[in-house]
Amino acid sequence: MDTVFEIIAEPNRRAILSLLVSSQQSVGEIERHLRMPQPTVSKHLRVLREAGFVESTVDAQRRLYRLKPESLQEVDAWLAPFRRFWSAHVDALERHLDHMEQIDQSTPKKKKKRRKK
Amino acid sequence: MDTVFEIIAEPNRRAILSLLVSSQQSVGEIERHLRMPQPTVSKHLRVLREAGFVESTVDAQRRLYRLKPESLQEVDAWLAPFRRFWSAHVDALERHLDHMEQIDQSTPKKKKKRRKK
DNA sequence: AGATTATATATCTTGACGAGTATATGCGAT
DNA sequence: ATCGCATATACTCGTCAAGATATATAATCT
Repeated sequence: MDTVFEIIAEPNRRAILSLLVSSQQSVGEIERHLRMPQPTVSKHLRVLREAGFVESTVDAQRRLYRLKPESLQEVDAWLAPFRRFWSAHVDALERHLDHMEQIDQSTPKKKKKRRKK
Repeated sequence: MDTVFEIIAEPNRRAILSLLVSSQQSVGEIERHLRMPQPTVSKHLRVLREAGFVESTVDAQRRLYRLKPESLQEVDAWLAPFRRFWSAHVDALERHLDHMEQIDQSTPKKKKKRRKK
């Protein structure tokens, strides 16, 4: 788990990050909003914190977590060359965007069926 | 492996994608450029192809692989809210850097007060 | 002090994924 | 048809990460 890409590969962590965009939240608030068990939240928060995605401050017994932009900017930077690439393919792109209006990470989308033995 | 984020979590796959930004490549060319065994290349290409990141055309015994922009655009779209966040918080971010409380175990940059046992 | 709330961590299990190796398939040339 | 090249797939194995459960730490309140 040593790259930012591995960090955001986990759906629960992406959900936490998305939740924190609006405002900082305590662990309990995250737990209730995302309906995941508290140890799960804490574990993911630890990963996010150690990877620099979030930071926390102490408020009595609570910990308030908030976003830190740097790490996600790393992802953004990696995307840059591809943005140049696909701006040359705008037409194909727009067709695709019409096709996937309501895709977000909370709705598990079915891709190819891979057969496991 | 059903989200684009899981696909690009793998370093070799990101390398393949980055290589394909410049131009399309055959499997053998990818194999030589990135110095990875051929089954590895083929396996990752399969994942990328099924996830819609690349497409291939047949050229005699070769397969030429090229980028398809749509899937990476999905990542780009997910980042959008965060871009708004960090452009809105540039100065607030600097304040936080001075404020740096008790964030441990990530990057020790300055002195921090420690109240652990 | 004990009780309650809030969060962190430890341990275990399970499943998935990537590496490596071997083998199969496909195509062109001789 | 056979050889050789290019690519795909099958299989085994090790590793690692996520979930669940239990417990620990810390702060607040009575």
